[in-house]
Amino acid sequence: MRLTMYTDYSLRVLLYLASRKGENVTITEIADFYRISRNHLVKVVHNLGRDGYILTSRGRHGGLKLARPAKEILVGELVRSTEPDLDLLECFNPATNQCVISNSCSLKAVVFNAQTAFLEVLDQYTLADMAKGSYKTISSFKSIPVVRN
Amino acid sequence: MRLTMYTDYSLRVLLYLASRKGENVTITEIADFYRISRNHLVKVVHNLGRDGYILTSRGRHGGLKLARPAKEILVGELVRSTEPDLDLLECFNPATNQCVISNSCSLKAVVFNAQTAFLEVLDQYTLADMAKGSYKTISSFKSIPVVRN
DNA sequence: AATTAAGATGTATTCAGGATGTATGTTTAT
DNA sequence: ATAAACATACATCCTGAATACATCTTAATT
Repeated sequence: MRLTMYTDYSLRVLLYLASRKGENVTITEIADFYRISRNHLVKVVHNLGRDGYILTSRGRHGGLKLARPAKEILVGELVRSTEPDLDLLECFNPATNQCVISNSCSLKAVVFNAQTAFLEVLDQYTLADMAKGSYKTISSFKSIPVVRN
Repeated sequence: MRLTMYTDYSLRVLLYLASRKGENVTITEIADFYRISRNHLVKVVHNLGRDGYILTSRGRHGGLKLARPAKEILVGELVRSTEPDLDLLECFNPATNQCVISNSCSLKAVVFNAQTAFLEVLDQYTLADMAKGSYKTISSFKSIPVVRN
């Protein structure tokens, strides 16, 4: 269970842009800063542009900037749009599911609930939150409800 | 972001055993039932035995059975023990982390909180729950707290 | 004792997908 | 024109999951 480097880099690009509000920043600058592959970042940036997170401009003095205010971008939203495969179990995808008991299996719903909880925690933080503060690690979510039929 | 087939199969084996309380069941029977690779299941079963979830017996009339009551086995506990890599982000593993900002980066804590929420939801269901009932999918966990410093 | 049915274990192979690189476009300020 | 930037399409490498195969050990049956 991992997020791809793609998602990781996407978040880092947005974090970097958030910390340099409004300024045009080049891919090279970001790649140098994080010491990661520029070639990889090129694609990350391309997709961030396509998905409306950043504005890109070509040519001299071109670069990237956030397309929306950092406080309006939710971490969960970004993860949902960049992570290529959120099918935690085979049975999540009806097109490829082979499990013979998936119709009557309650595991699917349980894992799906867990995934929902995961994303909803991420939805409670904005890019602006990330860019400024640090957060405590909380060890317990006792208030998460278990819903039985 | 996926769980491995390993974890998926592990859960299915335990579910199957739970539904046949006490009986000795062979790997072949389970593989045939789910129509999955027997060879793969062999290793899954081996690890489940090593980790104390099942009792295995060799020889004629050998097979598997649950080592503990189904109602004492938490789904989250199993996922934690079978999923080989729970490092959602590169920076989760200090040994391999390369991210230059991980010291001051709050993203790590946020994603970790989300993962904790994920596992804690799974911890609220036992194998016995799975084996009998079906559960509703819940779409909102508004009560998950955001903890700020 | 021999046989057979089961799991135990180690090794090998296949394959998909993530991570990365290369090359060539296209745009725009100077 | 030229240089500096992103756009885009392929190509390649590599890890690890998924699976197969072969051989061993154990234990019940005959």
